[in-house]
Amino acid sequence: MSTTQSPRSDTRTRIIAVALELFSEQGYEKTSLREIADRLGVTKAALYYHFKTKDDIVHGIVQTMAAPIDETIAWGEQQQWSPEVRDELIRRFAAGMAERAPLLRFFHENQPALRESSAGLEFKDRMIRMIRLVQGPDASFEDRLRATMALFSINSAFFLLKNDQEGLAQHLVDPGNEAKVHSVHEAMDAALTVATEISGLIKG
Amino acid sequence: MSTTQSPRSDTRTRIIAVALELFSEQGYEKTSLREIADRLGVTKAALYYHFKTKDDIVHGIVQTMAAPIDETIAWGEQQQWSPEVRDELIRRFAAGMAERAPLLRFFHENQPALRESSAGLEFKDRMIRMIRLVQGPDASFEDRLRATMALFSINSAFFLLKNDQEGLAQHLVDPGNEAKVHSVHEAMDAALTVATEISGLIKG
DNA sequence: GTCTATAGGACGATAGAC
DNA sequence: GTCTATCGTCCTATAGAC
Repeated sequence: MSTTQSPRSDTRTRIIAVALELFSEQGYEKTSLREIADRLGVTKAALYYHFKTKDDIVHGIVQTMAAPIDETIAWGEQQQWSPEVRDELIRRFAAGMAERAPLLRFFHENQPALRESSAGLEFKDRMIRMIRLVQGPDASFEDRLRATMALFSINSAFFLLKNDQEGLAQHLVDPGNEAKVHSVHEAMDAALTVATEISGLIKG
Repeated sequence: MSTTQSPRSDTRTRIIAVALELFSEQGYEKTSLREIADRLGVTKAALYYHFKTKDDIVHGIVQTMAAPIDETIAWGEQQQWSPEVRDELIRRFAAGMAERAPLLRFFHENQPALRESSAGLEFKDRMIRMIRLVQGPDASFEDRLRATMALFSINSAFFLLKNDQEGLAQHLVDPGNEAKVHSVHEAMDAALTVATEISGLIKG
């Protein structure tokens, strides 16, 4: 961030932040524009000044949040594939995602709402390109699946973390002595370990 | 199936089938009761004779579809954990899921809608128990993540299959020579291979 | 750039006849 | 067991004043 980004407006930025939070928590459909507006202390009509439709807010979220993934993809598409490049792709993806867990969660949990939206399709394209970069050329179906799981494990680590933090499913019998993790940093370290292991199975 | 199950009624069964299909395709929120009723050639009010609420339909779906998972969990909870038991759990889970891909897809894509519903919580409990059985006792956070990814890979294989069948993302440049797969059987074989590999990383 | 006011429609759910 | 009819609520989105 060497240049000062000029946010199109402060309110616009705040709308995106609040919308992402609420969409992630409760889902796209269950979050009404009234709720977003109330949280910001404005009215619904004000939202419509900044965004043409509800779906357009999603588009704004993707545009502002997905930039690091694009950079990783652009980098990867210039490399000759090798196991080292593959591991570096995973490392960069994980690093970019660490601060962007809400975006991942939002996409993970709102697939139906996003399937028809252009923003959703764009994001899906990004993920498919990332998977292709990781799997390498002439990949078998198994290798495609391994690449998918390697990237997904980044994502899943944050869900496990979140469950641990919320103390979810504490009512279940036999929790055993399983290790919980309590910081984003710990979760990301573990995620990177497992993701690299799984991607190491490619072309095995 | 040695005994003849008496379906509570044929219409009830048909409602569940259609609802599962539509919920999986378009999501829970975007599927209206009118749409389900129309597809069946009945009215909304008829649905309310069989199910108290829209959410109750989800409950019906889970009850009828999740039985094989319960059997696997019950079996697993009686075993002393070992790598062999772990692999057998994955094998049984995959076998049960092969015909039940729509259910997995439904849960994968409707997390927000299901978070507060009792049916959704019940299903989540099932998955947590499966993960705990696979990860074994005294699991590290990494092992928990590995177990999660092993089970998820079954699920993801069906998504890849579905994308291949739909010819999705064909517009993306550089499809390469990646291998596509065209039958559920092939996808399940691959899924089992990868899931076993990943679970083999546990306690590595 | 934000407001009030409201159009206009879809939805889940219920009442009561048959 | 299925119907018609409707209630009450909530929604996205727009028009127009300030």
